[in-house]
Formats: sequence, structure tokens, C-alpha cells
Amino acid sequence: MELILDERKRQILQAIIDDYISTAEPVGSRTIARKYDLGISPATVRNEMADLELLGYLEQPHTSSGRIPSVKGYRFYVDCLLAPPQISDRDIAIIDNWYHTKARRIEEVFQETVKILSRMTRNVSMVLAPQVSQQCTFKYIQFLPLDERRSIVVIVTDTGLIENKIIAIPEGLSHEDLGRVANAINSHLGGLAIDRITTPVLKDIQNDILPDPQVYERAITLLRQVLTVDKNEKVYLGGTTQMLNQPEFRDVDKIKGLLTMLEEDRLLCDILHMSNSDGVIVTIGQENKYSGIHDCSVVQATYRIDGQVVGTVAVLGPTRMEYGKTMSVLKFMQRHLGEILKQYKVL
Amino acid sequence: MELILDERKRQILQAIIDDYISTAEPVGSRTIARKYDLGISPATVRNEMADLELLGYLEQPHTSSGRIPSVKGYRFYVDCLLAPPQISDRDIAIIDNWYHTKARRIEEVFQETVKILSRMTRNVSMVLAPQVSQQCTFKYIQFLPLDERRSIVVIVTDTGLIENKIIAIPEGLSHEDLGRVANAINSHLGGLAIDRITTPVLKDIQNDILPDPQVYERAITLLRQVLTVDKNEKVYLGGTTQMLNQPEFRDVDKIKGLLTMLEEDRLLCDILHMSNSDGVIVTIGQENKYSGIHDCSVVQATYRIDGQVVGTVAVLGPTRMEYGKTMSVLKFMQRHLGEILKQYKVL
DNA sequence: TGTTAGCACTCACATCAGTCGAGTGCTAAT
DNA sequence: ATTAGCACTCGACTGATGTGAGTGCTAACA
Repeated sequence: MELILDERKRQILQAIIDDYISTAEPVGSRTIARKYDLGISPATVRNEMADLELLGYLEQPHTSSGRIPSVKGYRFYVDCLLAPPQISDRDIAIIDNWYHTKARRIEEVFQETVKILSRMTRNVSMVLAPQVSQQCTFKYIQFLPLDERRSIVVIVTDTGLIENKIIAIPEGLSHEDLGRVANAINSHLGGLAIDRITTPVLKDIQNDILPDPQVYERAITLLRQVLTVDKNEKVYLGGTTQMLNQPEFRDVDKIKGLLTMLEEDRLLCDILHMSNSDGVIVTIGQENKYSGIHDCSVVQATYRIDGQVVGTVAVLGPTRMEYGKTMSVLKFMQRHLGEILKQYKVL
Repeated sequence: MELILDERKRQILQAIIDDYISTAEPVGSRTIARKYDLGISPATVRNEMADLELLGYLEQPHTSSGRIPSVKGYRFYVDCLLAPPQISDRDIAIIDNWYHTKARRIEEVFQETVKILSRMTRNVSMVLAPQVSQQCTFKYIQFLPLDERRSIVVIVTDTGLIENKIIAIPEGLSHEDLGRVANAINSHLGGLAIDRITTPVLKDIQNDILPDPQVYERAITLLRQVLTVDKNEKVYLGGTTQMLNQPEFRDVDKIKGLLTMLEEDRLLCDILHMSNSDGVIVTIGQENKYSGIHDCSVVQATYRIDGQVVGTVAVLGPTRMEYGKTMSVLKFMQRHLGEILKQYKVL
């Protein structure tokens, strides 16, 4: 890769991409020479453009049309031309202001976050929420009586993320039995990281505490059921209507394809793979794994609670997106969300 | 209103609407005479059509184009021409099959329901879930300790619908204090219908049980906060992508308008007003309160738990929708959902 | 008197040629 | 090395034309 484009080529490339991002129209040499005063004539720009196209940074939709950036062009733009993402104080103020709607429940925080992200970036946004099975620790399990035959299992972790589920009480167990089971489990598992609760550990409890195998067996099945059910990742999605404003989605079939895709949580989770890096990751156009978003880019960043990566915030938009703005917002959000969530964790 | 259309006019009107519903194209006299063998010639049909248009049942997009039903036409179709909605055994089997994914948690039931509704009707569907404040009765409140400064309030009702919320423990209250508050509240409110928990009742507790006004004041604030916060109705929405398949939504701006509207929960709640009737209510085109859905129809039915209306199931689609099918599915669902939810209520 | 065949008429829609203009590549002059 | 000039390309727009589905009306018919 000849990343050593001379200064003028860089300037022209940047100007072209900037212009294309804001207008969504192929950019001509005249526009560049006029709008961005680089002190050169359209003809010169044309020559440079021809070079840039030859090098693969630009494309021409049809002969005698302006140029648009190629994936390689965007890549170079994002990696080399863009100033390091820096969010403005004004944006921070806006975000803070939006967050000020009361968000006591943890899901509300995520819901609010996707809303803010899409409003700021005018694109679709996603947040992968921390899974229970992540780093948080088990605090206790409790059975709340509901009636003779049913009970509510509540699992409380140190992040305050509680999971509850109505269960039918197995034949032959009383509420008191459940209480004893809970005690046994709690004394053994209290303070343990959720993902350490494995079959051998559970076996331990069986041997130690509860001699009655029948009661135990059933209780553990319940616990496991609750834990495994809650393992599926939760993705929050927002701002899908934003995308209808983008000229690249004037086509109903395109919209349909994308919306249908976004309905599949499994796919979204897969897109939002958590890297361990702290940076903002940009995946442009065909770099994406799924062909459904080959004309989209994904900008994502992981966020941490107490140094541990627990989830991802991301924005999805057309390849022609405001990378600078998006990256800066996400960079801010990764820190901000982590801080907010920390309040939900034990201090 | 001259509802006394003669038999042939009825047949023709029905044929036209049926045809328009399935093709989305203005219907011509030739089509009617050919496809639906009423034993009359196109010319006769034309005469009848002219009459029907004069009476307001049909419209003509432009001279020399086929006819399309007017709102009045649809109204007559729904009220007088349609056979009473009857779901087929095959559809019941399909629905049953779809429901068989495990749905232990109550929200999953609703989520599943909107999915099924939109798949069956190929339209957007909505379910207004029972509010806590509906007819169900308060069972108990409980404070689960989270850490020194925070606690989880859990409110359990007889429908098993529990609400939980993390709260900061007010300065000066211990977990034991909270426990006592809970006991006091429970002994007073246990078994009471949620909507009977009013300010005077809460005052009662204050006077009777808790002489310490400071502790009480704070605790009640919490309770009220939880109760009022949970008062906002919960609407489940599904199948928005379905609408992209409808030819009337080939236009991106229309889609945008509708999708934006559907994002507003408040509006949806308002659309799904709960009548007390047991029937299926159809609101056609401009009969709708909101101009955003003036070219849509809403078909809705309330569902009951133990005889009490608790929520609404609804389908939203273009005025040109399969009313018969939609109504039959909803009619089935109103009963079915009630039954499913009954399992979540005390027996 | 109700029904129907025939016919002129309407109008959306598709097609096609012509024009326009933004933009290019190339060449020659600076 | 840069730029002015020029011929060329090609998408987008415009207006004319043809087509066909459909109508309304009138006159003939059972």
C-alpha cells in the first residue's frame, strides 16, 4: 500500500470525501477548485483525481461523472486524514441534557443511550448491554411467594441487574423448602462471578448442604434454567427512522432489506463483537461481514465497567457518513456510559 | 343512510372490494363481469358502478379509471357484507405452534403475540399490555437489599406481574427500617386492588402504624413513585417491516411518516383506547383520529382476564386490508391471550 | 323496462427523440 | 508543472406520441 500520498493529493482526497459526505453527489473537479481554495485550477484537480482513481481511492459511477470515494478512499480518510475524534463541549452539554430524564432502571439507561446516539449522529444506533454472565458477581437468589403453586425467582447481582422469572413450584416442594434451597445456594455462591457458576460448583452445593437429592435436583434445574435463559445477549436498537432521511435509502427495497436485517437480534450481536481494544473501530462498506450492509459502515466502541469490557456502543449508517462526528460521539459515549453504569454497581 | 342496497349491488360492491383488496388496483367493470360470474355483462356492471359511486360507496381516482372503495364502501363491507369472522382450524394450529416457544416471562407472551399477529395478518400489530393499575390486586411490596445505599423495590401483584426498581435508600433509613415499612404497607394494602391505593388509604397507614413521620414520608414517596411510574401503559409493537410490502407504502415519505408516528408510544396508547365492548372494532381511513393514519385502518379487540377488560390487541394496515382475516385472527387472539394470561394469575 | 353491444372518449403510463449541462480527458500553450 | 480550451460522454429532464384499460352514452334488443 502506497500510503505516501503527497500533500496535495491528500488535500484533494479529503476535500472530495468531505464534499461527498455532505452532498451525497459525485464530486467534480470544478467544485473542488471553487469551494476549497487549494489555489489550483479544475484541470489540475482533474489530473490528480485521475491519479487517485488509478490508485484506487476514488471511483467514477460513469464516465464523465464526478468521483465518489471507494472503500479504500474512506479507509484512508478515516485512518490518516481525520483529526483524532474530539467531541465539542456543546455536544457534551446536549447529551448531558438529554440524559437528565430520570433513568433509574438500568434498561432505561440503554434505551436512552440509543436514542441519544441516533439523534446525535442521525443514524441507526445499537448498544450491546452487559450480559449477566459477564464479570458481575452473584449476590443472592431469592424465591418470592406468588401463590401455592408458583413462585418468583429473583436473582440479584452486584450490578443491580436483577432477573426475575415466574416458575411453577415442583410438586412436593413448599415455600419453606425453596427458602432453604435459596439459603444453601446463596451461602455457596454469594460473591462469586456469574460465569464461575458452573456445573461442578453446583455439584458442590449438592454434596455439602442438601442431602435430599430430589429437592436439590429440582431447585438447581430452576437456577440453571434462569441463568441460561438470561445468557442471550440483549441488544438495544434505535433510530431506524433516521435512515429514511438518507438519500441512499430512497429505495423501498433497500429499506426493507436493512430493516428486516435489523430485526434479527442474533445478527446484531454478531456485528457488535467485542474487541478488547479501547479505540473506535470503523468497518466500511464491503469490509462488513454481512452483505446486507455492504453499503453501510459500522462505527463501534466497547465500554468498560471498572476496567472490564462489558458491552459495545455502535452506530450504523451509509458509507457516506460523518465519520468524524460519529467517532467522537462514540468515543465520548464509551466513557460516559461506563461511568453511568458504574453507579449501578456496588461501590 | 340507505343501507338497503339491492342484492345485485351488494354482490358487485363485494366483488369490487374483494378484488381491490387482493390486487390493489382500481377495479374495472370487465374484471368484475369476467372473474366473478354474476351472469351480467360489463355494461350492466358499469351502470351499477355508476350508481354505487353516486351513493358514495365507490370512488374513481380519475375519469376512465376503475373504481376503488370509499370509506363508506369499506364500512358497508365490514358491517354488512363480511361473514362473521371465523378463524380456520389451520390458522389456530399455526398460532398454537408459534406460541409453543417457551414464554415463561409475561413480556415474552406479549412479544410473541405481536409477532404472531403481524405474521398472520401481514401487517403492523400492537398489543396494549395490562397496566398494573388495572384490576389486579396488590400482594406485597418488598425491599431486596442491594448494598448500603441502594435497594430494589419489588411489587408483586396477584397477576404475577411484578415491577422492580432500584432506589437509593434515603439518608437515615436502614434496611430494617425498610422492612418495617414494607410490613406496615403490606398488612394494610395486601389484597387491595391496585387502583384503590389512593392518597387517603396511604394516609391511613401513616396514622395507624408508623408514628415516625419522617421514615414514613420517605417510604411512601417511594411507593408512590414506583406506582405512578409504572402507570404509563406498555405497548408492544411488531411487524413494522410488513408494511413495506404493501404497495401503498412504496413511497419513502409515507413510510417515514408512519414509522415516526409508530415510534411514539403515547400516540399508540391513544389509538388503542379500550372500549368495553367485546366485539372487534374497525376504524377505517379518515375515521381515525390521527391524520397520520388517514389512509390506514385499525382493527382492534379488547381482551379480558376473568371477565375484566385489561388490554387491547390490534392490527394496523392500509385501508385496503384483509378485514375478514384480520378480524377473525383478532377475535381468536382476544380469547386466546386472555386464556394464556390467566395462567399468570392466581388460580 | 332492464340488459347489452358498440363506439367515442379519457387518461395514466410507457417509450422515444431531443436538449441541456455538469463533468471528463486530452492537447497545446504558458 | 500548470492551465486554458475544446471535443466528447452520459445522466437527467422535457415533450410528443402511442397504447390500453376503462368509462359514459346511445341505440338496439329480449
